[in-house]
Amino acid sequence: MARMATTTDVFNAVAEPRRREIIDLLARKSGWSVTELVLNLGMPQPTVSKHLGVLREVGLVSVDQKGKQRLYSLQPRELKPMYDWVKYFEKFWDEHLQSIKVIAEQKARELSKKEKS
Amino acid sequence: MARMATTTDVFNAVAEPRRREIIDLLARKSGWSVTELVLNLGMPQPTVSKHLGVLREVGLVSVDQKGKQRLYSLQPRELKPMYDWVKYFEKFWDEHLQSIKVIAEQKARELSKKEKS
DNA sequence: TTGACATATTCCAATATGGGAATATGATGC
DNA sequence: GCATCATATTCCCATATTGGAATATGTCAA
Repeated sequence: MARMATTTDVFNAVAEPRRREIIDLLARKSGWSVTELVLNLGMPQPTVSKHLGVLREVGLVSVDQKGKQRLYSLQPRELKPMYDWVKYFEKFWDEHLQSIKVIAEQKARELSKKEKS
Repeated sequence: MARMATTTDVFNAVAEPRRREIIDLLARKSGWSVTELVLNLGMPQPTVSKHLGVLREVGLVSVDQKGKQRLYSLQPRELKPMYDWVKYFEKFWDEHLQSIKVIAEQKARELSKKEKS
């Protein structure tokens, strides 16, 4: 088997930097037409449409037809699983959380000492 | 051109679920031997070694030689860019941050009204 | 219907992947 | 040096990708 499809999950979809660029734009307002995205991104229209297709498949964007245009909006909640996964590691670089973690571990040690005695 | 290499950046390296499994394990303590990882993950040794190779290339893990063994440890700080990117979207699903955002926007509107008058 | 605009899809080539099996490299102790 | 344990690499295959160019589909208005 080969590499996992980009449409498998949000992690794979978002690994492509151009798709993150699109997401960043979409976060600023709702209802972007493809043309508007093309102008702001400086990518060819088919490229944008293809990336939007991937984002659509994983549910990261929704579409609204308005006349000839198709208005795209971000569905940010789909990013939550990724956020939740990576957030766990925050404590490893955040000094504040680090000290909280150290204190908690120390308390746990003290507690286990008490239990043993 | 084809898809971006898995070793291009953390986003690509981490898109593979087995590599996230490895990272999750490594987060629990420092200095895992490959054999230890193999036993805990239930994957063949070459598979684990190959995934570790990718993680090494992007700097997500470090290695320490100890006798015949190679002890792997997580370098969690490398996950920070991913965390920083996705954290931006937290406000879209976090009700608390959402209300803060709404209030801030309202204040901004009020301010701009005052300036106009 | 026809024309014009907006967007999506298809076809192509080059490339990288991940798993499995086999094998190579490395380090140790005797 | 040699046997052994620990880990890394190579080879092969099936598959999915991306960009570019061309083209198809869709929607409106006259």
